[in-house]
Amino acid sequence: MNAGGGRVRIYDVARLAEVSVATASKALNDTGRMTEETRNRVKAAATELGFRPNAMARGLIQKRSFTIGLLTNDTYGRFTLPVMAGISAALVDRGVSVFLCGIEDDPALGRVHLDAMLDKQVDGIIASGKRIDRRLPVDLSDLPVPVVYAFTEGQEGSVTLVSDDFQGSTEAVEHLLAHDRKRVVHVTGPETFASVRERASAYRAVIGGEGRVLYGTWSESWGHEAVAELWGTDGEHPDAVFCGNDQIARGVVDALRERGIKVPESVSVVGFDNWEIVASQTRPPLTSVDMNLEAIGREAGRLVLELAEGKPVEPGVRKLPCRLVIRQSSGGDAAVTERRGGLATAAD
Amino acid sequence: MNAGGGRVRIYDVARLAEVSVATASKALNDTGRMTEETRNRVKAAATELGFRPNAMARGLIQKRSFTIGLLTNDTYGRFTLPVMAGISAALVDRGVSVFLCGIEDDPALGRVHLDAMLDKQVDGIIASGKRIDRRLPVDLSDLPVPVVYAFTEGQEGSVTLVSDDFQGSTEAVEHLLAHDRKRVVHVTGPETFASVRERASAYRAVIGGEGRVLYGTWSESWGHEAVAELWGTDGEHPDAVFCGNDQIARGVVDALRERGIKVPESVSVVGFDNWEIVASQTRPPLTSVDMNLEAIGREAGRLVLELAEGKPVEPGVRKLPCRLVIRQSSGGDAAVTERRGGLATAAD
DNA sequence: TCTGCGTGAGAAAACGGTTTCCTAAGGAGG
DNA sequence: CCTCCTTAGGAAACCGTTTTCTCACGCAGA
Repeated sequence: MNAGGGRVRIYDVARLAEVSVATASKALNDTGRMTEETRNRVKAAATELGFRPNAMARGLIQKRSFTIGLLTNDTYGRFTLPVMAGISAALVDRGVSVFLCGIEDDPALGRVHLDAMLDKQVDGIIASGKRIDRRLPVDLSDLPVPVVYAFTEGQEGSVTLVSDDFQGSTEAVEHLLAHDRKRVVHVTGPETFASVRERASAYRAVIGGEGRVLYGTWSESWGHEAVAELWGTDGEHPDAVFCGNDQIARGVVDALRERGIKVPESVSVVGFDNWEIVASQTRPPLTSVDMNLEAIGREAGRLVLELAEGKPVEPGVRKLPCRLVIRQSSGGDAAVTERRGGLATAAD
Repeated sequence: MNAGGGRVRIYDVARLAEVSVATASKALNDTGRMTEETRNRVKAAATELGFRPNAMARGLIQKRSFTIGLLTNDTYGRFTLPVMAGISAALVDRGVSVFLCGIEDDPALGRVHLDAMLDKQVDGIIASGKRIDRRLPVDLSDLPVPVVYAFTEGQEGSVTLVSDDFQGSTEAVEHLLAHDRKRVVHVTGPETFASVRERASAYRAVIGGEGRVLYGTWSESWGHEAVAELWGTDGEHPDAVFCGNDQIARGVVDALRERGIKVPESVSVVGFDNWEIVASQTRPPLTSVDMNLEAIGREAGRLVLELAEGKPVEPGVRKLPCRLVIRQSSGGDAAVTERRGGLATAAD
């Protein structure tokens, strides 16, 4: 199949099929005019030789590299990786590969990476980050290639994809209410985060003004503290906690267990992010809101390619729905009976 | 600086500097012969126009793309991301960008990604994975470009980079002994993993045959179970636990706390992987062995580039040293060694 | 028979650089 | 004054495709 020696060029294919290079090119790309017979003969020759066109030569003239860049400041990759997976999945069968560039929060580094990618004639750029209401430390306006923002804030009039945290939070709280929880509180991150405000406002909207929101940090220890604050006083205690992320939720669950309060029997807990590694290792495993980051990635990939191909794309913010993943911490319908003493989690 | 309109070509630079394209090229690449004055004039013109050479055109003739591919089956990215960061760091100032390709364990997907990259004339490929003793599901022998294996097993006679788990484990156990621990046990993952066997053998070597090794899964719950097993009987209990990874360590620490056993006062615990998110959120924060994955990545990047440039590289397995990160769970001199990590920002 | 037209296929010009010659000018030596 | 050599700089080939343009041919209509 594959010719052993030097790379096979279209010239070799043409010679084997006894046509000109021009005809060979047209045959392989299903363009131009020729007999079906000729076309097939060329294609057969190409397969026989294992011909694969040199993307640089092709790109040089077509002004396309079949390459896009993903720029992110989420070094840890917690959000970027699922996005990346989605992008990749959406583009790989179109022959597009993805450059991943982790620029901490360093404008100079960002510039270097950006320039390197532009030199390579990327067809488009997707900007992503670890926080929806922050910009990357590098100016992406006025680029000669299209830009799509995924899970991070873009310029005015840009194409931006984010998760619908309001809808996700609504589903989470409604899920709690549907399980007869009457006193749901919300323990979340710093109010400076837009997502915190949005999640809290959804919570309030569903609860109907009666709620209680505790702002803190995104850490497990804040979950512990919040429990201490909520259960430290006499009187009526919450019967459900909707948490701003899974780490807080884990802290809450652990703190409750330490107080001898059963989850989910006495208190239901729901997290946010559906960060597998936290959600599934918590005891009991966390019900959590999944932001469908992979779907955001897929959509971003699709859109940036449309733009690259000159198709019109309506600018603006697109919100993609979240999905509530029900595990045991909410007392949901998923395997309610706590018979699995030490749940066997998938090994690495 | 940057000309607004169409891309600046070397032709434009040549015209502005009043030289030929050939001279311009030579001036900018510091090759060829010409007056210093001419060279500087060309360079000035290039800067003035904001000229950046088209990497495809250049690559076409030089047969280099200044691009390398990272192929991995570690979808979650726990190991791949640090490696990626290292590669990127080592290569970015040489103008090289990195394609990241996550191929689950799907040979077909691997092939597709690999072909896409080869079409793009990558200068080299780095293979990585989530497990050191497993191969990627795609054949990388006989490729027209050099391959370096980082944190995954390569063909016979390949260039491979791994962490020195033996040394890392040795340091960990010695650290425990140095803190007057007399009864150190080792709770680790499945014996089928090469890294498990290596870590265990280092443990045994340091302890001197007296040890006890408990194999299980890589999960927190296994940490709990192991504690139940170790402390379930009467008699002498361990005063230190060296764990095969941070998740197990976290399980152990949590289980000990639930039994009212103080860490690190009564029992010291050391983990492995130094997975920030687990190690630093554990109470108390985990002392853990860091595999220096970023260094592995840097070295892999450096080596694959050397190979791409035709320089000779000795094949074989290179082991890079691990580094013990001391936090509080081992009763070490905490705070001192703790490097300022991205922990605080690991939030949303 | 002559004109016109559709059709298959090839020649050659791109694309934007790099690299290999080649040339013209100037200086040194005889 | 003539030859030879050195040197700065340019013309053109080249990388491997795609794309445009041209051409020859055969057939239909007049």
